[in-house]
Amino acid sequence: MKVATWNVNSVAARLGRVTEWLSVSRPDVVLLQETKSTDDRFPASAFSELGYESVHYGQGQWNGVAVLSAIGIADVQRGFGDGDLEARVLGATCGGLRVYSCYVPNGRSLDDPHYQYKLAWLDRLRNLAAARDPLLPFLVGGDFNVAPSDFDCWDPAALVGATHVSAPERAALEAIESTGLVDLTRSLHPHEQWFSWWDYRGGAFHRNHGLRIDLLLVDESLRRRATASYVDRDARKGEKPSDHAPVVGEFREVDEWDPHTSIQ
DNA sequence: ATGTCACAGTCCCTGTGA
Repeated sequence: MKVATWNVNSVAARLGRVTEWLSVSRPDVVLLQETKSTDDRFPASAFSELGYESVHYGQGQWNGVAVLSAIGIADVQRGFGDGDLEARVLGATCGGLRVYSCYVPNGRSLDDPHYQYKLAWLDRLRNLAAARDPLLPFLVGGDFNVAPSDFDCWDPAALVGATHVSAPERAALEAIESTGLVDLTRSLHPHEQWFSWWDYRGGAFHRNHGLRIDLLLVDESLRRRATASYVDRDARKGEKPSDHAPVVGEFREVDEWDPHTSIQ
């Protein structure tokens, strides 16, 4: 089973790139962020032609998250259910896997009210993760807008005093992980400096001036089944790319004869 | 010290957010 997360920076502007990528990569489940679409305008038919059911939680100009699945969609949850003002989290059960597509607030700057909103939002996500059904394999993926460590930054010195790297943001991310989730890409590749986002400005991609801020957080059952995780850097190349690349995780199917992977 | 992109409104340029 292959699961991917991708901040597409407008699903309308990126539709050709997204359908092309789906056709070639054939993931089973895809979490999209920053669709910048309303539910009415979301191009569900283009995805269904490729064999994907989809669900979208959008608000139009900003934000917007979606789940695409070739293995079914059930039990959809739009938002935290506590009075969201912005469409940033969407949950669904796909083939026995509970997934959430997350677009964490940017924060803008450390002295901006949006930064406090970001920290509070991450705490709400922690509560959601802590309250999960322990019998369902669980994955939270998306654009976290937090680089977990300095190793996830092209130049930590250039980012001192900025968002995405501050101690409170990293602590908020660690609090989510402390519910029993692991950063899959880093877990499987402790020494690879892979980035998932590069600014459009300044030739950042060409110079590999990036950050790893797009994450797949998985529970212990999925960590045991994981066989691969990587950033599909090629998707950042070419015509009209998103400024983010997809992050992929691959998992063995549950083997009922393996006591480490069987569902109880 | 942004060599950028996308969106919507003020609508073929500008402000905003990233």
